[in-house]
Amino acid sequence: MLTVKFIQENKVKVIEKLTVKNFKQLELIDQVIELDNKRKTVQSELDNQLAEANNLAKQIGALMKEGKQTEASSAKEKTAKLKESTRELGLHLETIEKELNKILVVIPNLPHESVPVGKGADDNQVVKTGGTMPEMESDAAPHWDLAKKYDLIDFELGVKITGAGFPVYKGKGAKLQRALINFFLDEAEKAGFTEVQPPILVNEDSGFGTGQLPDKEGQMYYVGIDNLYLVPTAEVPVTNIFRDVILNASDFPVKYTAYTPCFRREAGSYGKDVRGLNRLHQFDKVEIVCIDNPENSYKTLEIMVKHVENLVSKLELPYRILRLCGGDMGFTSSLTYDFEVYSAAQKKWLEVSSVSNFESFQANRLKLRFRDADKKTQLAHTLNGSALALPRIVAAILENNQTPGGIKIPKVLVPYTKFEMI
RNA sequence: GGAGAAAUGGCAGAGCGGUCGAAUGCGACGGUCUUGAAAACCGCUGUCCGGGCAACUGGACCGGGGGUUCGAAUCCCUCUUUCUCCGCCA
Repeated sequence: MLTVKFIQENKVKVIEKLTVKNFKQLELIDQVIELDNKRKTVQSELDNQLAEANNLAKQIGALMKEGKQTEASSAKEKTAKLKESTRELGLHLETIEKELNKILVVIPNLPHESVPVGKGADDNQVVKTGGTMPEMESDAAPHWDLAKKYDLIDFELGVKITGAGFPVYKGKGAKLQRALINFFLDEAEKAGFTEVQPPILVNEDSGFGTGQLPDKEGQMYYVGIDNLYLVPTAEVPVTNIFRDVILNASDFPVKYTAYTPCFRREAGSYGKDVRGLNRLHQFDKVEIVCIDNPENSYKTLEIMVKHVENLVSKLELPYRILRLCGGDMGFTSSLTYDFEVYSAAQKKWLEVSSVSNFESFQANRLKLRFRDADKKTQLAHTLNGSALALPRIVAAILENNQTPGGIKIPKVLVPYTKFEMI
């Protein structure tokens, strides 16, 4: 979330930037400022009274030692009154702070200067296109048919075991999953990312830290009996490694990578957009997470984008990179690049990665800070990206590489799959 | 799951209910010495919220929450976590 201080000092800019994100409740900004001013007034009154009470307590102690009982008990009476009023002030302060927090938590992050104005997906900017579009026969099969034909993925079986959106990968289909995960992790390691294996259930504090809570409560699977959430992305457990941490500037850049299954309820989706692997409740993803000095975070974002671009190029998939417009960006992001690969049989672009700089928005929630050159603490910047999410990559590989003789595995994956054709 | 013990600053570790934001040691940082380094010696060393240009100053924080008291790191309740023992177990 944004810091109150920043909102106080940059009110005009905040409102202007929130408009780019199509945020409508701009009156909240004035409410924040007003509540914060009220907070300061109440708190300094409370502090003064506490100071007085502390003083009196000290005096009483001294008087008792000297045996001046009557003077001590008259001081005690004063303290009793103070105690009552500090209790009230304390409660008042708490109410104000809660109210303030409730508002802060629903204000989205401000978009970076380069973010285009726009309402939705159509207003995103294509910043780069790469790879070669495959020449396909008009009767090219979509991946769900190919998956059936070659017995790679059994969607119906998943329905039987769990429900829609939980496919069962079989044989070479399962091996392809494993190959991709290992390929992505190895590439990340080569690029200097440290691999971690985090828990895939997280507590409420972690969900709050990266911004999934309270905003997207309904999109995560929730294990009520233990009050835990299944991770929608490795971003959550990995970034939360650094919750309540003060780093040194020399620790930057922090670069982590993790493979986890991801769980998303995605309530309300239907139709051909969700057919096959296009949208699942459980899927596999390798994530990269960076933490950096605010001075370098946009350079780091570019490096992460390059890394993802390298992956799709090596997989020989036609891709394009989009800069998301204000209206299509996530709640927590300042700047997001989406990667899409072209799926030849479906004849459409599929989103396979999203790389974002959150600036200090998550860090403020996480209390993730670092000591700068002056040894002052300040909020770090957090970034993350998918590198990559598997299902749509699999869809594109199957569709784009289909031949009469089977499906060709991209060269870079052969050492991992140990087979060249499906 | 059952029984017991514990939770203090970056770490280790002290702390008769007032003089404790907290001894001491280590570490880190700054300095003296040195060609350089080590050693030695000196100094400094938490976070957050206010006020002040600043020096400085008020408040809060000793796992979380609540209570007793004029006053709580210290006493009481509760939750969480860790350790030891027992049981179960991939």
